[in-house]
Amino acid sequence: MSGDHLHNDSQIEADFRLNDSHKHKDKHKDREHRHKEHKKDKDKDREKSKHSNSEHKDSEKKHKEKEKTKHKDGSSEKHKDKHKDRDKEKRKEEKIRASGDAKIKKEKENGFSSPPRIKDEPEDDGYFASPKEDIKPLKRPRDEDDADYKPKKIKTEDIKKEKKRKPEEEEDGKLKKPKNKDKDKKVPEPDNKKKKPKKEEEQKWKWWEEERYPEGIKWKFLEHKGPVFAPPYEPLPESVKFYYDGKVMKLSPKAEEVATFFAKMLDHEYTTKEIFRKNFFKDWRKEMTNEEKNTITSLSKCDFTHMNQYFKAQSEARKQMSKEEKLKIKEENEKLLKEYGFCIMDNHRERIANFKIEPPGLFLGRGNHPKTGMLKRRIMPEDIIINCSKDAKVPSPPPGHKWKEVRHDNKVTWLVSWTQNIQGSIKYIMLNPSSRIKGEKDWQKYETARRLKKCVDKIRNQYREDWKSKEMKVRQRAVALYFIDKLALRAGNEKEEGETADTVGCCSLRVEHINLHPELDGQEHVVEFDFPGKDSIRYYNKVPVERRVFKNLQLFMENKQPEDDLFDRLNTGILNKHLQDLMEGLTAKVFRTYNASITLQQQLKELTAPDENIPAKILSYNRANRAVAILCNHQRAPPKTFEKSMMNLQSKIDAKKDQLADARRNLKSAKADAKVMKDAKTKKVVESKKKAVQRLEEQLMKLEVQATEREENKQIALGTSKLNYLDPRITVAWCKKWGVPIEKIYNKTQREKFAWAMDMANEDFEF
DNA sequence: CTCGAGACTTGGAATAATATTT
DNA sequence: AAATATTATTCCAAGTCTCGAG
Repeated sequence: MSGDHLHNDSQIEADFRLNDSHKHKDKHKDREHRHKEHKKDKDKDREKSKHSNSEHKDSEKKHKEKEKTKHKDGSSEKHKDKHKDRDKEKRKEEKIRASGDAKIKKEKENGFSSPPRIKDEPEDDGYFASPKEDIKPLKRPRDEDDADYKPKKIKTEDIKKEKKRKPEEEEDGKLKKPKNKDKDKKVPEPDNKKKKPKKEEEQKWKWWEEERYPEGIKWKFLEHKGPVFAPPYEPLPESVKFYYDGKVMKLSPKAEEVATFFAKMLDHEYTTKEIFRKNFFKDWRKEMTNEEKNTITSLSKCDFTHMNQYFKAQSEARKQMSKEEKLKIKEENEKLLKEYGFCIMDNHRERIANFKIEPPGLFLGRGNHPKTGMLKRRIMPEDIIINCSKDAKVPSPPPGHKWKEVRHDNKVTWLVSWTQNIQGSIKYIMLNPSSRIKGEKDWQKYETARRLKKCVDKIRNQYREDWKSKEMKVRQRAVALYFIDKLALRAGNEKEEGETADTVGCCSLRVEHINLHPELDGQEHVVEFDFPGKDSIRYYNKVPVERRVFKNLQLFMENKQPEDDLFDRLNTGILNKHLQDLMEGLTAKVFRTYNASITLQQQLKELTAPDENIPAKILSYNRANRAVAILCNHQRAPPKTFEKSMMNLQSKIDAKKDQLADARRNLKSAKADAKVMKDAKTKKVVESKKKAVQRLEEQLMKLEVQATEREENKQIALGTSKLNYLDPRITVAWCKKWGVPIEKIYNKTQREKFAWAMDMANEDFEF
């Protein structure tokens, strides 16, 4: 396959990514409910009228009905259910709508439509070595000889002295120089800094300049205070009543506690859902006394409204608290944080992400989850596994209790774990993203993505070849990989049926999730995707694909039922194994990271106008960010107050415009005066009027930018990509290059998380 | 292989804190 | 100073991927 070909292709991709997919979301509003019908009734036109937002609910119901009937004829019981489920996803899908075409056009004008070129960089100048990844054993552990150091000391000074990783050393992992770099002993200093490492120093710790541990070892010393448990249940005051079948009923403490979970959410949509109610009621009954069980037999006869009002009043009261009271609470929280919110890991005091144990409550599964509404029981010390180093002080369990287990496993990063009762999954307490242990991993993730950049062309050629393979498995693998690469789809592990909502990713796509259009809207070989992805967020997209892909899809779909797997010979294990062979450390999700980051870099290059001012630059950045969010399908529900706040902003803009007009008039008359008078004083007046006009212009422009931005962001969530997919060094480099203060892009938390990137990237960093 | 347990990343919503307006 | 709007932080569900046993 020629390079040419490749290039063309990537143009197509780009178009699609940056415009089309977005467009879809909008169009999709008109169509979203239709797709299921397609199958029934394929050419049932597409000119169906638009649903306005408010109509949505209704149409949703209708569709649910249709769905049911549709499945009566044909699919199995099991699937009928599934489909129903999927239909309910529409709640989520409603998110995807509106926000008109204006947005798109704008983006186009701004160059969104131009293709992200897949450049074949000779080499990325890698400023820094990738963290471990490519070279496990070569790197020397932090110090073999300090294995026995006394843990408690907190190193400060000497840490800083450690030599930087040198650039040369970086690029090529394999050749990396052997161990022995640290002459400076890492042996802890005497006790000096023991208990309280100086804040500033601690914050400045540059772990990225230190050696990493060998593969597998996560730390040598770990000490912490254990978790903070949820406060015990406080029974309701006597005055708060629960009614059953119209009559007051006093609940036993246990039953009452569970009842309050439900009562608190009365306004929430959850409590109207069938499964939620069913699951809740079943679990609630388990907590009841026998008498209660006998009496309370129907949830619909339960009246929680009084309880609900009580809680509302409580939260109202909390808001109304005096300053002192609020301050007191704040101080208490800080104290708790100080005591439990940090651990000591290898000489450094590090922030813990979630030191509080999840309180009991109702399980709020997303999409339509078969277990939603079930009771998440209270976690007790006896459920808790503590992990710390052997030589650390083991945290003490609350009086009268003991831990389930204390272990000393330095192959893992967690401090505390317990098993959650809903799906039996394990929950963990781990460190904050600003910690070394998370940061290193994050850095490594981006380095893997950068390595992919170097061989992505090869891989693309490879999968193109594989489309022609004689082996079905290979073809499926190649087509799936094409989707993952081109559309940034998730891998799509298989899930246990009945345990979770029915959602899919690439490998788990079913025939019913795509529609093939030999020709659509003037384009050839269009694949229409429509499926519930992670968190039951709808993925809807129409993509022109290469002919061979199209033919392959037709082949894969032959003789299959809608509910059959599209890639029946493939799963994520097979795919990832193959990827591993193509490049060490390569897995499906690396493509998402890679495509996200490379898109940001390209978009920034295209959208940033050198002579624009800072707000305009920031707008460009956000647009680039948004392109990525669209690619990754990161959507959000439009904020509840969206319309209102938009109007407010508009009126501000109008007001500003008036002001500006006034100022301009003033300026004009001042100028006129100056012409006549010609004295210094009037000239001065002119100057000051000019300034005023300028200032107002700037303010106006700022507001307008804000408005544009908000509109464009209506249902797009930027956070996830910013936090998890975009190599922060790209952003840092961009900020440095254009003199945009990093604070404009990253807030405090983000700056902490990306401290490594801020320190190491300069303006010519290339992803 | 396949399967399940385990560990860790990714995800949007809820909630709290802060800024801005009235 | 209260009310409201906006932003930051917390929360915890839901993914990905690895590993070890059969």
